[in-house]
Amino acid sequence: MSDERVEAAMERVRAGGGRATVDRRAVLEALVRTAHHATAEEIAGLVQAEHPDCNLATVYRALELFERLGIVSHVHLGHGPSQWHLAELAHHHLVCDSCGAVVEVGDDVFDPLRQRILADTGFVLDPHHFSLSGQCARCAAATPPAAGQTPTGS
Amino acid sequence: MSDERVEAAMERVRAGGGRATVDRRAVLEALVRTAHHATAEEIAGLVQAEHPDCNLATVYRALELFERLGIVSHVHLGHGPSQWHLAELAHHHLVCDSCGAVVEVGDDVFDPLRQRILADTGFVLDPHHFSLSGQCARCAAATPPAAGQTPTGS
DNA sequence: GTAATTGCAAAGCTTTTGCAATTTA
DNA sequence: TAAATTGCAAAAGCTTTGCAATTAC
Repeated sequence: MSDERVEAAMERVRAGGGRATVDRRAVLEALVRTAHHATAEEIAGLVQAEHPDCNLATVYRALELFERLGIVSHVHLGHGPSQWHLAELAHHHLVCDSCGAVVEVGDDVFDPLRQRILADTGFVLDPHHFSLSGQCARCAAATPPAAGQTPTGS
Repeated sequence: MSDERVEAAMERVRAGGGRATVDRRAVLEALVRTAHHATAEEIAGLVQAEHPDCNLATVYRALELFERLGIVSHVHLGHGPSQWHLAELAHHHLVCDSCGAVVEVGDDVFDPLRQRILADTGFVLDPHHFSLSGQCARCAAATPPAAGQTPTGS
């Protein structure tokens, strides 16, 4: 069940003066097992399967700590709760305004935009924190050229 | 104080079976005067300067209606409340993770990304709904190459 | 032993909603 | 007048926080 990444992370927690607790380890293990993004509530559910009395507040506190240490990150995919994932698993999300579908794209797709924005404004883009909106191929095909759909994920 | 855009919008409200009320007109006028984005609470403040008993819930309901009609839109700039603006004033926001500064960029900056994503995935990008994160020129210069700042707007 | 962490319950903040009273067309 | 809109107050959804009890080191 354990993982060298979990051990390394706990080591970083200790190095920062924190303690390697059962709950913290379990939160990280849940994220490793998931291998994708999950909400705090989903993570709590996974953790509670093995540690029934781990509290949701504890999960939030653990995630906040791990984020400070650069071990996990959160993203906003739409209007719901934040999604959490291991920092090393960062990627970009395209969320369809019409059906809510999530398309994942690699980091390199952003290179031209990154360079253009850096040149124009000096801003160093690292746009993992929010998703990009639009319409997925399916919905774009279904919707005539005009605007005025019934957004789902907006 | 009034504006032809406001009249046109009220006409669209009526055309949709809705009523052109004092409050709705005032919400739109506030947005026209602001000429930028504002939170629902800020808009309510502006409206209440002239109509002291216009309720915040009414502002939310008016904004929701206008958004359905394509007259206004909202954006998420960070973790705070949504920002509302006239749809015609859409632009993109780069929000600095370190200091919270907001840099605005035009739509055309996205063209290469848009084309690339369309070609790769068929997804039609219209990324106005969320801001892009990163570091502004100032903070990027201040921060050595490494990671691990003290995020403000994340 | 002592400082860090946790559980619980309560509160915070933004947004939505039910319903009776009011207003628009 | 009839249907739409509003104010108010309450609730919903996500996240944070205070504090006493517990746990890691």
